Amino acid sequence: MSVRTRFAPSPTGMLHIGGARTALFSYLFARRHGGKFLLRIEDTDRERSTPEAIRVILEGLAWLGLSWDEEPVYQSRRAARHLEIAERLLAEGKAYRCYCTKEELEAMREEQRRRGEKPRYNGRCRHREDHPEDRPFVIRFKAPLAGETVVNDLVLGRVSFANAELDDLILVRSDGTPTYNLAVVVDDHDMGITHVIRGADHLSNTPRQIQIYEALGWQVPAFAHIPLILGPDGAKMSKRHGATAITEYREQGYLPEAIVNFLARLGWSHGDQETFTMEELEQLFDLGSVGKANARFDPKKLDWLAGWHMRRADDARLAELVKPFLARIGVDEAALARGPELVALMPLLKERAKTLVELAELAKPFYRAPEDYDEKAVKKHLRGAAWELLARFVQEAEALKDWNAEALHALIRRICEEAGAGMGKLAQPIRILLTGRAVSPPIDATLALIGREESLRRLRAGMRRLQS
RNA sequence: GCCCCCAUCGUCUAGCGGUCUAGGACGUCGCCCUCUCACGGCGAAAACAGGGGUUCGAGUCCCCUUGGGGGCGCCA
Repeated sequence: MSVRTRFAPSPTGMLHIGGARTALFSYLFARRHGGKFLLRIEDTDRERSTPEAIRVILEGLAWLGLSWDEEPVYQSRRAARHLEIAERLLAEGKAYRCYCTKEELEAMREEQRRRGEKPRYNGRCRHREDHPEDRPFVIRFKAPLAGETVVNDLVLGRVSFANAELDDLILVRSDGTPTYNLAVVVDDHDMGITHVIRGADHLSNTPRQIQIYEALGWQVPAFAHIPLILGPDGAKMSKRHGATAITEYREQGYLPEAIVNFLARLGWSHGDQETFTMEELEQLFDLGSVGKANARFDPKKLDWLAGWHMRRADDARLAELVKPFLARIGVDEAALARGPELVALMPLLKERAKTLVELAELAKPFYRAPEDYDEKAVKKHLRGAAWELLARFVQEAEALKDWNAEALHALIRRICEEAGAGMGKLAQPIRILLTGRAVSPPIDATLALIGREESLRRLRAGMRRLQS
């Protein structure tokens, strides 16, 4: 039987970093085995589900490159089928009507907690014979009372639960709507899901779901519960830890392949290999190499991976991707048209950037003259002999035959040698006047790309402004 | 409180009884390269949570303790 996995987010918020990884693992497992990766939107929480959240989740998955097969299934549209199954269970005596009120249940739980027990339904209505017509009821699953239910987890191994620990869970609410545990089982079955890959926070639901499968006589899928992602401090990921939504990383200019690589290595490993492309992951991923322990989110490692993928990214693609980020900082299409080809800058800049935001910052000086100058840099480099060297440079550069990196490099070197100074004595002043900062690609390349006219104009303007 | 899961450098991890004087990567700290920043190269510090077993032999198997995490809804 061919593999079918699914990602089943509830659209009550954003696509969380943890959800993204669950989706990634499900996707990779399906691809690796030549199977299908499906989507199911669990939008049965009538109040909290929003179309906006659905859009954001689908967009996030697409951005990461997690393409799904077949049309997404909307759980809310399948209520009739869920209810049909509940009725079947009822008819077969595997479920029953429970007339207990929420207040009664709360009191029951309170009492159990007080006695140090695990709060759970005590089965009061289990053997009830009467069916009061006028009272609201829920449908409960008649769970086995003795024995144990075993989960043979692909990541965790054998996990067993005493059936006595599991109570009769609600399948259908008093308002007639199906609950999660019923819906997942029915949907996973109907969708032909062979492998349920989800966060370890679902582990305790699993024995109950297995019991439902068994009551229905359905094939139980394989389960794989993957460890959770914790914040850098070991606590549950929250806004306090910075970005938790996948969209925030896109906003910050991270390349999707960097996020994918990072997420994949959080919990999964392949020997000593750290860097992976999506193609490699689709070849190599397996559940057996997924660790059991929770992992902490390490932003430093993400940044390193981001730089690694940036350096290897295609120049033309980067040039396109960086445009919106340039626009944000005042470099529009018109400005781009006046400067060098964006794509020509990429080999120089991508070496120095981890994100598209940084890439845009680095590109900006090639299209706009500095508005101000880094104060510390000015104090450090623009003093004493710098002005004389600059003056000589401007003078000679004006007459330079070929305005290219090689010629400029030779000129700067000559001037410095003649003055008995290191190249930095001239390169840094030029850099600051050209870009406003002490950091840029090699000075000869920077000058060459900015061009003779604009370079000289900036140098003169800077000298006028700062040489007091 | 009860149930379940987990436990190797600060972090992600390799390790699937002997090849471990515990390997890699990020980060950190040196040094080199160098016109700046990066990249790159070299090197260093840094871990098997604790205690019992099993075994000729335990990071690797079992138990306990401790610590972390998850769950205990008419949420998903």
